[in-house]
Amino acid sequence: MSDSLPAFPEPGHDHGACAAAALARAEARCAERGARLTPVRRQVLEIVWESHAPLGAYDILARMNAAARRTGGAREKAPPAVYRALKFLLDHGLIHRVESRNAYVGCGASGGPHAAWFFICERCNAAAEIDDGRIGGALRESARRAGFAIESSIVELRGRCPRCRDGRRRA
Amino acid sequence: MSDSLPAFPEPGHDHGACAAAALARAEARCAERGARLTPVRRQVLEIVWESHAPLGAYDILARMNAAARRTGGAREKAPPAVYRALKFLLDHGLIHRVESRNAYVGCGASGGPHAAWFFICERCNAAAEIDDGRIGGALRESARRAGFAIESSIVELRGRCPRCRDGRRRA
DNA sequence: TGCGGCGCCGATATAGTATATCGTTACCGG
DNA sequence: CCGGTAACGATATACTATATCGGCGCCGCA
Repeated sequence: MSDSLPAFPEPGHDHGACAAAALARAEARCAERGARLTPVRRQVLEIVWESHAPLGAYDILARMNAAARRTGGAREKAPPAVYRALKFLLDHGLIHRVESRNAYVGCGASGGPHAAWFFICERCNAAAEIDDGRIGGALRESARRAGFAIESSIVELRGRCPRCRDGRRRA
Repeated sequence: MSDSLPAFPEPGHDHGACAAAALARAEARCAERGARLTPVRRQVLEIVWESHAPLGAYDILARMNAAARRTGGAREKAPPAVYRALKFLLDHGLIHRVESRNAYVGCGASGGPHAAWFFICERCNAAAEIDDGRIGGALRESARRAGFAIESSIVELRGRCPRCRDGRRRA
């Protein structure tokens, strides 16, 4: 699972390829599961993958509708269309919800649904999944000692990503 | 700091005393800091401490207004009054915000503002602060390896507290 | 071929969370 | 008494999320 979770994108990051790979993973997973990646769902996923920064539901909606206006053909969408698509993508582990921002970001892993732990940069807004077994170990051990049965876990660490630390304060 | 973070309340928990102690800590801390625990702020803090379950801003507002109607005298409050009081209490480390619920809960610690890590029971809704240095260590180590500079951290573990695990499913 | 069921979608309305803004009041130090 | 600051009241609005209803198309099956 650590193949596709390289913390923050490197300087030479080819985001087009990154997003295309994510779409391909999504298609494969939907095929496996007999789930339908309909045009609306696919478009929401593409918009989420336009960057590594979590996007709010209404930002996604605005981009869908901007695209619809540009192409002329399609009618504008209403909020429930976006929320339905987000629920589908969440249920199938294709995106994660960032609780501290009420926002959504693409899932970089190729496995099934999994815990969503993030570093979130306060300057460039990028979110990177954390792939570190020790955190899970520490959480489980802490829960064991407290007698608590974990069903799901949220870990969101905010601060500065490697590139934004270097670029001095408030570049 | 572990004196007042006993995970979940014990069966014999005297919540009146628990809440009274929290109010006393709040008064002491405000006195130290030259901050004013005005009637609105104090009332919001009391409502938050009515239980160990995080409460939404509009729940707090409804309870304030219900109390105002009962006593007849006071006029009803508007949302900003509650949000201002919550901001004051957050700034002084007297409450925490539970991001995954858009809700607020009393801070059980006597020290200053600190990281807010929680166990949250899905059945009884109680939230308990986690006091475990190893989690902090694991988070710091993970950030160090990723080159990420943590400014604040959110950890929210959802599941079943010790009492709700025993009581069988859906008691 | 016709009928049902189901999943997906469009559309309207509404609920829930949070903040902007502005005017007023209370209090304290000078 | 004056002037500044902090707290507060009130209205409006932005942002996030869900409820509900109805229609449409696809697929399996009699």
